[in-house]
Amino acid sequence: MWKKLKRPSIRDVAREAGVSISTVSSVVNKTKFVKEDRQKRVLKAVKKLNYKPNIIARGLRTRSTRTVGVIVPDIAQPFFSQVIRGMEEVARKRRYTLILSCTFYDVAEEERQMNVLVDQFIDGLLFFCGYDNYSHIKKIYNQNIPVVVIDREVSDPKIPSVLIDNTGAMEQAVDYLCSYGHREIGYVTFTFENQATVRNRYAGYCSGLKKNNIPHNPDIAIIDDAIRLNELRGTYNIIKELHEKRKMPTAFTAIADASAIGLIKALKEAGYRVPQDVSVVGFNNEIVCEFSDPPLTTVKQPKKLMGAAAMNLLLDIVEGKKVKNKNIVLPTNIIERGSVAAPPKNTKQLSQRGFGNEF
Amino acid sequence: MWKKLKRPSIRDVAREAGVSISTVSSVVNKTKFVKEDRQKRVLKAVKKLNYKPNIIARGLRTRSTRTVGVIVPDIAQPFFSQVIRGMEEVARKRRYTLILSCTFYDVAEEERQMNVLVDQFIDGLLFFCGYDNYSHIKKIYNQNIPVVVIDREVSDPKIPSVLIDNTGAMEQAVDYLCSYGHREIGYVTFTFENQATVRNRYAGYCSGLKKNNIPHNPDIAIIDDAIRLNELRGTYNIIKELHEKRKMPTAFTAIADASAIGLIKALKEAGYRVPQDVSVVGFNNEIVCEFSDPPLTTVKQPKKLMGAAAMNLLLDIVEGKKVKNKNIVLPTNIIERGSVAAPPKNTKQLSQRGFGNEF
DNA sequence: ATGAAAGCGCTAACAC
DNA sequence: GTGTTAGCGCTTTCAT
Repeated sequence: MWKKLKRPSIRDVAREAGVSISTVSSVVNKTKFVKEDRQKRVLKAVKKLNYKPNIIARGLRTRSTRTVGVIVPDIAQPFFSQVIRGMEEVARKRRYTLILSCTFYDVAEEERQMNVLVDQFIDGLLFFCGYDNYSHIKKIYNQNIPVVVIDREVSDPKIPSVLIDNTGAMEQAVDYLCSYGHREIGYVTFTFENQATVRNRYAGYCSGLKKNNIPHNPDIAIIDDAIRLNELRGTYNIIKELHEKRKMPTAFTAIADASAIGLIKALKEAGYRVPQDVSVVGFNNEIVCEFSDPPLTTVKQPKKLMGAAAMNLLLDIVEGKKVKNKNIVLPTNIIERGSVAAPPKNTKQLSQRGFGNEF
Repeated sequence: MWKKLKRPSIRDVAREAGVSISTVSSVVNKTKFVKEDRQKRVLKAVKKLNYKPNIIARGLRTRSTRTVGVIVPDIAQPFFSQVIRGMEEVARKRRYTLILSCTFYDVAEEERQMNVLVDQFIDGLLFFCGYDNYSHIKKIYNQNIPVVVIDREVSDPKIPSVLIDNTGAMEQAVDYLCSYGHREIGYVTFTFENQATVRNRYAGYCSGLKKNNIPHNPDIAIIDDAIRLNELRGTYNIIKELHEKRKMPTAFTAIADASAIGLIKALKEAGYRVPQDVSVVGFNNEIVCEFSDPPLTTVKQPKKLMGAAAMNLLLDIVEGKKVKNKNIVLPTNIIERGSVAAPPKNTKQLSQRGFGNEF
């Protein structure tokens, strides 16, 4: 086992400065008034010995580590990492350290990680849940450990949360498409038994249609896990079927940007032009939107802001501040790029466009 | 200030089991042999009280927190988050916790963060450096704190590192293009006064040419920060100039995938077809490669493996294991997608293709 | 094999 | 104002 070099302790500083350790503590933590000259002596000793208080020891006394845990399904997904960036900035500003744990969408792992963090370190916990299972969160909430849930609607409003109005946001997307004159609007999503976010976006699609007096057409509301897996082949088959049935809508909304881009690819392969023949809008405003061809018009979630808001909320709770609103809902908006246009004049003609290229 | 509920301590367990605290400690840590029956009593008490040893207190004694710090320029960049994922898995397997710090490419911040981590918590440090400045790393290396540097070539081979052979990898890319018959191979990169990685890739481009007996042509080796900023406009202007000078090569290699995709966009806007008129190969194999049109052929870095290797190396050092090789170089390979083809037959004709579309 | 006790470095209550 | 001292919960001698 490797050994750390011994670092100067508060005792060493006290000896060097010729004062007591509590005086040193008072100076270092600015917690009591200490006379000018002794203060200076302490500071000089601190500098000379390069003294840094040992956080571990301090934590043992104060029962606070100034550390918060973040549990996230997958750090490598741009959406999450952007949100985390927002958290990071706030944490630093407020002088907290951040511990990250990935669960890779495994609920058991979620609970295990949570316990590791809670049992040992953290002052508070920030939680991205993979799925709609909150029993473990309730458990630690009841243990009186500060928790904030992000991007998921928890049934219990006692549990602090930060999210967007997924339903409203998707409604927004449908509205946007309608404003271009679209009346045949499809939707692609993966299945959603246990993810409220995904479910609510679908609900938003439906209510958006209703709001615009468009009947819901199940043929073009596609719920398929080929979308989740971002399987081009699968997406292509879906498009092909729609084409053959002559059911191709003039526009699509999608559960996420990656799905939308997969859809565009399939559409292009099938001989449709985007947006001239079919418009597409994504969801999330991830970086890939810029790289797609055409660039993807999408619904933006304020990712950094979400992270920042969640962290501020959590730290306010940790520090015992009064919080007025513990269930924050953040606004979304449409980012216009190049994947939406008015529907083509002659829809008949559209549906006869060739299925030219092989996939 | 919010207060944690008091958790059972080793004393509570000892009392409950009717043994001494050192017996409890021995049982919990399996560090000494304890008689069957007393062992059972302890275990029962542990379960009954739901006792978890307090890591902070333990750390105070043992001077080890089983925590390692990771310093990274930007967690939201896919390259980094993928590598981190590899680290994460190994850390978990070896029962360490991971603390992440972002520096946003700020060298001062790099040093500050490092100090925060070192002074207070960690058993070891994993370092992605933004730039070629290693003075701070040497400093903590000399303090005998385990450090591993990732993805950067440190001049001092004493400092453990994990990286790829950037020079060789870019040479590989040039070779690959040559195997298709290309002889006019351009390169796009941003400037590289202080990033060895970037510099070495350029060196690889040059040596790749030399190896294939192709003279270096400065007109098509483009070093411009429009590339770094991923400014489409700037990239487009570069392409335009090349076009007007009739100097368009038949292929390009790029410092990174994003740059390559920007290049493709500019090329397409300028009326060139990729890969029929111009081939492009990227670097990194990021997810965007799949989303670009055409999908981007690129040089793959083994990202997860890098993370895993670095973490294993670090923990071996932390735990005082013998390590045979403290400077690990990982292999790269070409991922073939759709952005490379043989050069067009008639280069003259190519250079006369119209500059049709406005940007 | 077990337990008593020292002490890791710090904060905070209390005495001066 | 300043110093003394009692722990925080744990590991680790050192007796027994």
